[in-house]
Order: sequence, then C-alpha cells, then structure tokens
Amino acid sequence: MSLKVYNSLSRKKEEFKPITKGHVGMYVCGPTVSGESHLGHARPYITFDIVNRYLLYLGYKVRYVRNITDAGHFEEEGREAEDKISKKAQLEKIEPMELVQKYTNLFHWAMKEFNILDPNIEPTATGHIVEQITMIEKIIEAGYAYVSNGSVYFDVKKYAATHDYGKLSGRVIEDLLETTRHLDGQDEKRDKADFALWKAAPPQHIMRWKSPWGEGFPGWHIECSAMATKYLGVEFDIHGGGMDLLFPHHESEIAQSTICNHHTPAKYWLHNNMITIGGKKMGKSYNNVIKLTEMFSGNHPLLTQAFTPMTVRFFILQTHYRSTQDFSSEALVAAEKGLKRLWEGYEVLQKLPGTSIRLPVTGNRQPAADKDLEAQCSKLLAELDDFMNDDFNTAKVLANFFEMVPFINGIKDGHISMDALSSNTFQLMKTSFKLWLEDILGLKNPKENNPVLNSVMELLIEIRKESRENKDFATSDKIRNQLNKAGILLKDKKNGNISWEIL
RNA sequence: GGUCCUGUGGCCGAGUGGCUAGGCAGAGCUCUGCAAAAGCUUCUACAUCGGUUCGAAUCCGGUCAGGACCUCCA
Repeated sequence: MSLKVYNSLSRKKEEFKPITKGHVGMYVCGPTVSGESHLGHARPYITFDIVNRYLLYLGYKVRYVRNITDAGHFEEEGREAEDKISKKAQLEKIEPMELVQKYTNLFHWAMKEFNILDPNIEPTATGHIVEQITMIEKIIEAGYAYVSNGSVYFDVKKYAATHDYGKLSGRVIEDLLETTRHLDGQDEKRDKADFALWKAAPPQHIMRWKSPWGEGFPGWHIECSAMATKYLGVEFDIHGGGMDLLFPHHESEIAQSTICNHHTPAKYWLHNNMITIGGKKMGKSYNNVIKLTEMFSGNHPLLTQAFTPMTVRFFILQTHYRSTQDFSSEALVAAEKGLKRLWEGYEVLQKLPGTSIRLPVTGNRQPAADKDLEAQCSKLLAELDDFMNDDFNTAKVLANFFEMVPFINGIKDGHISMDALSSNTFQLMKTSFKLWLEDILGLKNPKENNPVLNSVMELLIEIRKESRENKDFATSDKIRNQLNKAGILLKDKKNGNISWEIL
C-alpha cells in the first residue's frame, strides 16, 4: 500500500506522487511572531513534523520550508489599519524587531521541547520584501491587480471570471462579492472580495518599506506565495497549515501564484483541524488560549498540573490530525499515564535478552498458543505502515504499540515464554519500537535523565535494600517517606529491585 | 444568512457495511513486611427518527444538538 493523503483541493484521499521522483517540497505556514505560541499552535507543527518524518522514513529527500511571519499584514485589527506587531511594540516601548526576536526565540524553544525536526529553510517575511514586491509587480502587469491610494489590491472578480476562486475553500464568488461588512479601506477596493497585496503605511506605522507604490508593508497572503515560490519553485508537492487558513489565506495564495507563475502552487493541500476547549476553538479571538509556557509550568486556572512537552505531543498524536481535538486537563492526565505505560513497555523490551533458543525451531517446540501470539505480533507490526500510509493515522499506530505492551510485560513477568516469539519477530519488535516511537513519531523518554541524581538515588536505594533485608523497616520506610516528600516515588519490584521516578 | 464539518461507553478518542480499536478512570485479582507502584482480567457505546441491505456506528433522508469558516487566527 502506498501513501495516501487527504487533499483539501479534491476533498478526498489521493495517492501521493511527488512531482520529482524521490524528492518532496513541502511548505507549511509558520507562526506569526507577534505573541507567544499557545497549545493550538502546537498542532500544525507537530502534525507536519510527523509528515516530514514519515516522508523521510519512506526515503524521500524532503525540502521542508516553514516561514516566520514577522512583517505586518494584519490590517483591520480592531477596525484600525494597524500592524499588530508595531502596535504592540509601541505599547511595550521596544523595537518591533526586538519583539519579533523575543517571540521567535520562544517559538524555537517550544519546537525543540516538542522534539520537532528543524525545517530545511525557515524564511522570514521581512527578509523577502523584495521578492514580494516583484511578485506584486508581475500580478499588476498581468492585469489582475490595481493600485489605489498607495495600496495594491488583487482583482478577485476578474480572476474569478477565468479561474475558480473558491476551488480550495468551496467558497462561492457571488456570495463573497455581496459581503455587507464595512472594513477600513473598503472604498479603495473595486470589490469587497478583493484582498490587499500591499498596504500603504500610515505615518505612525513603524514597520514600513519603500515600494513602487510608496511606503508600506506587504499584504497578508503574499509572503507565503513569494517564499514558497522562491524555495520550492512554481509548483511543489505539499502545502500545509491549519484549517482556519483555508480561506482566505490559502485560497488567495492560489490566486496570486496562479496569475504570477501560471501554476497552481501546490499539488496537495493538507490541513490540520483545530484544538478546542470546552467544544470551542482555542484561539485569540475567543480568549481561551493556554500558552505553551503555561502548559509546561501548569500555571493556568484550567490546568490541574504541569504537562511535559512529550505528554502534549503524545496527546496530539492520539487524535487523527483532521479531527477536532478537545482539550481538558483530564485528557492530558490520561495521555501522560498512557505515554508512561507505553514507554515503560518499550524500555522493558529493550532490556529483554531475546529468544534464547535460536533454532532451528523444530515444529513442535512451540505450543499452539504461541503461534497465535507470533501471528498477532507480526500482524500488529505489519499494519503500522498501512496505518501511516492511510493519511498518517498516528492514533492507530499507537494503539498497535499499546497492544504489544502486554506481550512484553508477559515475557518480563514470565507468563509468556521467552521462546513464544520467533527470534525474527522479537528482533523486529525491538527495532520497530525504536523506529516508530522515536524516529517516526518523534517521542522521547518522558523522564528526565540527570546523572548526578541517578547516582544519589542508586546510593539511597542500596541503603534501603540493605535495611529491608535486615528487616530494619524503620529505616527503609524513612527513606521511602522522605523521598516521597521530596517528590520521588520508589517502587518495590517483586524480585527485590527498586525503581524510582520523579512525581 | 451562506458554505462545510461533527455527534461513539464516566472522560478522551480510532473506526466507513459483517471481524476486540486504544488510552484514562471504575471493578476483580496477582505481587508485597506495610504501602505505593506495576502487571493481569474485565463491565459500560455508537444523538434521534425513518429508509436501503441477509446484515449499519459505518450508506441515504428527516429531526435535534454542537462546531468551523465567511474578519486576525494554527
């Protein structure tokens, strides 16, 4: 089974065929660094990290471009034609680029915490003003944009006459032309559906660039088109982003690029669904966001505790990327426990010695039940590729791994014979856990490893072991209780071993 | 108002015509100096009404409920 992806353009799953054999070009709309990233932002970056990792696993050479939006194109914020970044900068009395740097750093920190692979190119909007201006000029030359009071608008009506404006979002052009809303700069436009390619900057606007039409700043959609074209060409494989960007952002990108480059920019449009909270989309406008720093610190009224980046990553992977995913502290707690159980199974597996009897397995050595186990295991392992090939179904992949955990524990506890699995299957299971959990799903050990603490704990555990052997329970209980107060949990295993974890 | 999507057991969530999803919680058991942890086993589903079919959570239609986009948004 080959890779199938759901293409928002056709609204169905399509077989993935790269434009250039062996290579994939992917563009994903990155963050707007005018503020701190929140939980909702984590989803697209984790989703497309999975896409990236899986394509790499399939052997493609991937060029993954994810931009940083650091230029103003946020017109009509609060009915004022003002750029969000410069507005906030004035409030905080710092340079806009200082603010941009601060939030970019925070974003990069979060990406690292989530174990997200770096994109190959991370272009910034401010670094590509020239490309954007060039593109706008081409669109004007082609006759699909017009200048009005120092701003440039895309002529949607003209475009729609010969092209399908709405092919991606399903929007009907007639409806768009009848919009009744009153927006700033509306009178500059020929039609209400027209969107800005370039906006003239009012005098107080800090972020501004010279252009053939006067000083101003680029419109909302042009940056992605310009940067995608520059680094991936006029036609590339995948364009990703959140579903809320379908219209008008991606629809407009298609229109601009089609006029400028005579190509529909991307072959496959992939969109992740939203994270909701109490059934409502998490977003700035709803004032219900939980910032990532708050997630990781637990410092938010809706959080009962702090959650690690890996818990959040795992939580997101448990849901298919095109479904909405409802956030609650309870759901995160469940994810945390699930990940722990899965990871412990993985660690136990890596320590198991493997089948002792190498073969040749004479037919009757294994009882019938073990043949079932062998078959079950092989099936669970073989299905992994199919699940991912089916539009990246990480939830099913995880479910299969969970189903293998009891087998591992069974072998560890001796319920299941070490020889129940063939050497081949056992080894495959070992390598599959690592390959899938770590490399493809990008999960990491949820526990921190601190070598100093490790050696201290080793000592304490040694002392406690001795006291238990001597039936000096006062000492052993003291160690256990004091550690518990300090936030460390000791677990007595039945073989006399003791393990520990930080609560 | 227009376009589109969703409704699964206490919670989260896979699943598109017949086959146990999975996780968390609950219950029982095992282990144990005590405890915790862990492991094993296990109960509770498919919004509602009608239709198609030998058979539907899964397809079709109605109803109800919720949501997204149409404005900055991941």
